[in-house]
Amino acid sequence: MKNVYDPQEIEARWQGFWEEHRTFRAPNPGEPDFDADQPKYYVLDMFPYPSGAGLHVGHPMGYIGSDIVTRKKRMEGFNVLHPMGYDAFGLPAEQYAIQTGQHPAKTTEVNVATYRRQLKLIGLSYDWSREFATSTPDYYRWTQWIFARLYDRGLAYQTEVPVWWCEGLKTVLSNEEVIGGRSERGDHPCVRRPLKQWMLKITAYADRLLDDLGDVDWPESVKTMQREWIGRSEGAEIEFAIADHEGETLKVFTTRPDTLYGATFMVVAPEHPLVAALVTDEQSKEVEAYVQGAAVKSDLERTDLAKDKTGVFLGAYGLNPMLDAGDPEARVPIYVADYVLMGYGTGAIMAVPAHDERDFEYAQKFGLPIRPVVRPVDGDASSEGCTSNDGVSVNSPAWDGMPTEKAKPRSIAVLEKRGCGAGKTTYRLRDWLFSRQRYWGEPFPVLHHADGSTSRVPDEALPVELPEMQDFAPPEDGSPPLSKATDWVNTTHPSTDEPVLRDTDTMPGWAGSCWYYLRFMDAHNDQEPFSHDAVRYWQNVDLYIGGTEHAVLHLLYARFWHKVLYDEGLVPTKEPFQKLFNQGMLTAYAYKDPTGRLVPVDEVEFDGDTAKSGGQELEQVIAKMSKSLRNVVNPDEVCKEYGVDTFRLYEMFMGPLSDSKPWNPRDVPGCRRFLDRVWRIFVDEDGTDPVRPQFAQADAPPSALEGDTLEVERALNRCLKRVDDAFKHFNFNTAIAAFMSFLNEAKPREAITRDQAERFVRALSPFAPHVSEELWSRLGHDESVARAPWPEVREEFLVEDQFELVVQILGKVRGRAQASKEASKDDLEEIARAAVAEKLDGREIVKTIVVPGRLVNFVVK
RNA sequence: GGGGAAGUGGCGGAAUCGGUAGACGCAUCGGACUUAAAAUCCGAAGGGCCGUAGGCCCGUGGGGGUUCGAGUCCCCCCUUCCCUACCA
Repeated sequence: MKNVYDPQEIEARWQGFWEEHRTFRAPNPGEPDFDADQPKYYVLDMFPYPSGAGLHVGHPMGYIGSDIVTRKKRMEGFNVLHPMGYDAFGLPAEQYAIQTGQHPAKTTEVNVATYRRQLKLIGLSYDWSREFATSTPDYYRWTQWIFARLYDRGLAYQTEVPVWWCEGLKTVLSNEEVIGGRSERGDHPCVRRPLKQWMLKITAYADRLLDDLGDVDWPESVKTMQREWIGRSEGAEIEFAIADHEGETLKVFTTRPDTLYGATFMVVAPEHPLVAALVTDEQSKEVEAYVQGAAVKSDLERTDLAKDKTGVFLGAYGLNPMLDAGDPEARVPIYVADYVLMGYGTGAIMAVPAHDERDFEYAQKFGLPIRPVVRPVDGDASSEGCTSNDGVSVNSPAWDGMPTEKAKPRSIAVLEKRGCGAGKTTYRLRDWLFSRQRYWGEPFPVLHHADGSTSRVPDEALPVELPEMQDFAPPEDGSPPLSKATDWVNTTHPSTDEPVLRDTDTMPGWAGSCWYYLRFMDAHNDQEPFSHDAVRYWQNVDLYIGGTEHAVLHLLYARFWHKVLYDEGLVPTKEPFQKLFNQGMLTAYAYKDPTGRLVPVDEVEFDGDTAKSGGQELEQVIAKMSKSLRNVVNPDEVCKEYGVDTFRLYEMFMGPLSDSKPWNPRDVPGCRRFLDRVWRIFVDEDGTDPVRPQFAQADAPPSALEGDTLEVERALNRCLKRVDDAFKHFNFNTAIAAFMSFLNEAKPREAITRDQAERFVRALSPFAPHVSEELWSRLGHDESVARAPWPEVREEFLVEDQFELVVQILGKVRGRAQASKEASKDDLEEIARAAVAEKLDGREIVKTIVVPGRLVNFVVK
């Protein structure tokens, strides 16, 4: 038997073993080896988009963390579902395909193979039998099927909407994919255009998406982001009549109906339908130019930091419904300005410059009157400046003297009575723009009839497969690539044989990830998306691990679909992801020369601790891994040089899973040294026995432990306790530190018994599974350590009878003494006094604080 | 502008409750082994001061406060990172 620690050999062999024995397969209800008494636990990683670059060391951080949890849960007797797949539809594959002429199905396949190889290399204990990619017809058939459910419920509709059109990508993008007027992917400029698009009515679920956040165990920061994204705000809609336009009214939304008397002008968005009707001849030229400008050129400026308010007077006047039409104060000018957005509320506002910062700015710039109608609780209304704080209403006859929280409902009641307004809740959340004019996505299972009506493809005719196309580049006119597949587009209705046209849009990249966690429960079902039995057993995801970048979009979309499926009676739970954990970002070191230039890592020379380049000393800073800095680390190389187990340990040893932290290549060997030491404790590298003789025989029962072996037992239990604790907060760095400490403490090595060694290996196995399997097997076990029981902490060995008593004078440590855990407060004080006797000499003790088991503090004069 | 997270040695980080700051690891230095080196093993080490044993002072971004005692709690400020951006 080869006795030198050889990670390459051990790791390849055990990965082969796991594959051969299907060690990590999770049986489903109905399968022969399914045990209904075993509790379930579902640990899910946010599955990757398989890019051409493969994994870098940042990606597997969360995967390793979840794998450790998974492996421990398995050892604790849970039936653990831990699958992996690929989010394989999307823009980058298609862009790459267009550039290289390769079909995206082909490049996706190649990329998936790379990801699979790398994921397997890391020894992640997925149930690979459940693996799938969202771009295969077997999967997207059911994505289309779920879309059909949304369609049937009226939650999917087509409408002409002004959408972000990206000329560079030749597609529409959702609001979320456009940042500052440029595409998130590729950074191309975008413009707004009216186009017919598929929308999903996520707004119908706004309240439930908001309220049910109370039921999930998620980081507060993510919940907050979702709440703000949904952005529920309560207020009122108020109708303003328009002077000289009989019958025409302008409806506004406000959260401060109590400030209605302070409205001194109104503003409508440039896209507001009434702009054309209200503008006077005199103003028409200027208004037209402004509206044009807002639509075309100002995409950047409108969202830009340039908060300088612009706008144009329409020439028309609104009439404040609370004032007599003849009152000159009732007549308020109406402006068109781009700080009001068509997509929110009614696209029109009443402007109350005394109590709204934005209106105040506008009023200042255009010299409009400012009329305060709220005074601070303890002061007078100031005629200058602006405050949006609550206070007490003034100059508001119908609710004068009322505090803001009372004035709001009161004003709504008054408006309702007069028939010119009503309470109203609006949301920042918009309906979800769900179509893309692209090739590489799920086709919509929808047929267009000659009379302009639509129907959906019957369920039994799914999937609607993507047609094979050679040229899938978007046509110049902006029509979808699928429109070029004329044989595919022109078809007949499966039931009626009527000639119909297929819908030529495809679904956005988010679609496939909306329900993949459900498909994993029953990944190869060809009758339904997932069986009732499977989802009844697996329920939902117990632990979902991924990065914060999905805090809003993916998690909100998936929750939305889940709730629709809940309403369909297809899932038993209201929420898909019970506990969410965000791993931190992996950064890297970068080096700055004295001029502040970042120096690529391969140009840096290390002289001990100081980094240099061309004789200049460099400053070490933390930066993202990037190609340009050449500081991207590939897991393949790390695994090759040090071994997979070392790689896994280092990824976890860097710090808490939730923290962002820098990869330091110089720290990696420390983890390898630890594994070398573990190996040598078990195995005599110069010998030929599988393990050292002391581990080859059975031990005395733990109750008979004494001497050094007893000390080892204590150290082991301290270690196991700290390892258990690490799972509470996912700070596995402390677990690994505990293993290292145990090694430092367990001396002499000969005192370690076989039983202790076995428990150590079992505890180590989720972290360093390959070397643990090898040692476990060398200890004489035929079965994988993956199913061995998790070692329990034996509390009786955590109890220490002695401790080091700290003696303080005025809160500063002035001495130490050994004391018994049993000692009374008086005893401890006595011991402490003796320990610092000469320092207390001549000083008067005013007070003594005794903390049993810890310290004594003398307060002296 | 708004929201969130964080700031501890040369570096990554540790410190359930307010109770020995710096565990564990890296880098560094010293010793053992070796012809030598590597590897390994043992040991030192926050900073400053007092010739030493030992002791004293300072020290968790800065400044105040509460407390016998603060990395931890409260107030003010600074810095970094992430998210968000006229949502009426």
